[in-house]
Amino acid sequence: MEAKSERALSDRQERVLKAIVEDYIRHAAPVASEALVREHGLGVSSATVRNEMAELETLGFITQPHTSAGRIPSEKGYRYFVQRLMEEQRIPRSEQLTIRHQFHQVALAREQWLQLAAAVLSRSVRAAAIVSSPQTVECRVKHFEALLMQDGLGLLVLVLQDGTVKQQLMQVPDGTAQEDLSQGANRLNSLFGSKSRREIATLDVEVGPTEDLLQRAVLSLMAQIDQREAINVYHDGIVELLDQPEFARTERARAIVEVLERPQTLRELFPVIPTTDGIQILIGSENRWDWMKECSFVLARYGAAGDLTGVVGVIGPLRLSYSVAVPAVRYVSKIMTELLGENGVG
Amino acid sequence: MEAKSERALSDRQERVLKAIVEDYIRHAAPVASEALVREHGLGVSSATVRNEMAELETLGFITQPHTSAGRIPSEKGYRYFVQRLMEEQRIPRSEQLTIRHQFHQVALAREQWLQLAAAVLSRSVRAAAIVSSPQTVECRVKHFEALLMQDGLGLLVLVLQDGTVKQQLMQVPDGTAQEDLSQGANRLNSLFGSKSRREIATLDVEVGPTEDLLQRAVLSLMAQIDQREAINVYHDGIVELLDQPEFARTERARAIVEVLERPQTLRELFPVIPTTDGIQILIGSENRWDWMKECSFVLARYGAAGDLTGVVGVIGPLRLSYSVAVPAVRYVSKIMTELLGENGVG
DNA sequence: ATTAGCACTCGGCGGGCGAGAGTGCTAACG
DNA sequence: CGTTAGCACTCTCGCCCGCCGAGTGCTAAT
Repeated sequence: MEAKSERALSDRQERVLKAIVEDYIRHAAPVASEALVREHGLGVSSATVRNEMAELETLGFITQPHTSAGRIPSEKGYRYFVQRLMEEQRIPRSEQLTIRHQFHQVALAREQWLQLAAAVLSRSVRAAAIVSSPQTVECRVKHFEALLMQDGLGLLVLVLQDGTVKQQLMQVPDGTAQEDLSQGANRLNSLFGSKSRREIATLDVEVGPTEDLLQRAVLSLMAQIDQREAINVYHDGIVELLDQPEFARTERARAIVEVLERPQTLRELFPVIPTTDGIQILIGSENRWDWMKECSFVLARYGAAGDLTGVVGVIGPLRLSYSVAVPAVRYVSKIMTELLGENGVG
Repeated sequence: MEAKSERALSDRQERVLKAIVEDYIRHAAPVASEALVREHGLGVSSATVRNEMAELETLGFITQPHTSAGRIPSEKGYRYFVQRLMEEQRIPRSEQLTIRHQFHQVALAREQWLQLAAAVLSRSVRAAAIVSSPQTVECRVKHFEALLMQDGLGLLVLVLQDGTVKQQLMQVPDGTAQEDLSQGANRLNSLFGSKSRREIATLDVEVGPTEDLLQRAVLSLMAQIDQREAINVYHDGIVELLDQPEFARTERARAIVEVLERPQTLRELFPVIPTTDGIQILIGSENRWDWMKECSFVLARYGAAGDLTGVVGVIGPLRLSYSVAVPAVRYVSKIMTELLGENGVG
């Protein structure tokens, strides 16, 4: 059996599998051999198809919900389908233009087009969509200065490695001199250089009260910066999910909606998405999360690799329309990358 | 019958009605007379309660789903309950503090606390929550200037009635003089004063090319300002709805989710909410929208009345827990008003 | 290797039935 | 006259059962 599953499928087996997957994605009902020859013009009899189906079942590509029902694709079947059989469905030129137009209309307000991306995707794929706000790499210190403005009041100027400059007022003990601050800053600068907030927080400085003060001020400012860039996750299209028969009882929908609305879990997912170009497809139990055993993801990164990137994609049942989802996600992520480049980092 | 319904309910009738509503809100099942005396200590027999129930039914405060089932509150019953019988449930001091703390943690990023408001509300009320971003009144011109920066390039400076100043570069025909611009601006200023964008757009100026140019520039800048302030609507807690038995079949959930995800409909609702302080409770068909026949809203405005305000509230089934929802919405809107005041308009 | 034919399996559906819950009514009671 | 015990009546819900039909797997023929 193991040996068999290594062998590639025959041409006809592939045609049958493809027909089953497409039919099931379309109609959400187990696919019968008769229906298959009738509607997919396979040019052979239903008996032959039945034989192939039996073979495909022992190979693990399809299953029957019960004896004497049609077949439905297994996860393995879906995977084979997306890797080898699927024909991506081109997005009509006119629709491409409408989408692009919508984006440019709200190009100035980032929050708006993140939400728009989710809306557009969920509508065209008819599944839920998620979009994370673009995230820089955690900010890192290059250098900082501490200036005395007046007695008891200092100014912290922080230069980050990417060149941005941030500043913040801070209280200092009365009587602190500019020299004290400069000396403290000098000592700390060599320690803090190119470190992230968490790394600095774990440093144990213990040189003196001024250094302590400066360290806390730097950390607080960095925290604000990291915070400002906190990942937001937008979602849309729950209503599309509710239309799917697999969610006719709400218990099924609950799990997936819970994930959409509590972004924490999604945030854990995002680092997994490769930074390289390309679409990531996760089917069912293909990963360690239990709650997505019965869901599929089609995800992509957008933005400049290694710099400012986010994740965009769709979530749906296993029976997701991959051939629509893949080009849609690719197209939307492309637009978002462009937009981010145009009026992005600065 | 009409006459009867005018008469106030007897003391005991009120107690019975209150018990029915509370019980039904808690258990989502028709309430029987026995259960009522058993669990609400009414001090009379079930037979007496049955008589009162019959009376309450002819008065239209409760109904039975079918003969030989318990009673459930009608819309009228809910309305009477919230107006006269409900005891608002105080939010525990500790919870108040946690909530306030959460808000102050993200006080700087408006988008974050709008989302947070929805999250907090939906969790504590166990229903869906909506929050609209604060919206200024449509911006209105006070005065504008047009300056010539260099040949072919002008600068438009626009002062709005609320005192904010906006500026934008604009192209002007080569050879245009400062004097041309000043004269045009002079003429238009008297026309545009205290007008909104739409009003200015419908003005037919027709004095000359310079005026035409200026009008278009002003409109374009105002459009950007109005646009930037476009209402966003955040929502959360769909998952709480899915937990309610009334949404066990997704068809019921669909309608309400659709509304939450397509903010257009909600935007139409918001102007209805009174600008004055106070909570607005909408129960079922109490309004012109069909899609919310079986939903209740508990809404409030936040922000400075007449200036920068938004709407916050919860949506749930008729069986919404009003006694929790009202104080929760009030408290959250209060916090948001404070936050908006602190680091708001500027 | 393909296909027609056929027996077999199993889920879904509708009908009938019994149990239980809850009411409305009536008659008795203070 | 308001309250209550008792009781008959109604209606839903869950259950069982048997039928129907869809779809398969197998066998034998081509």
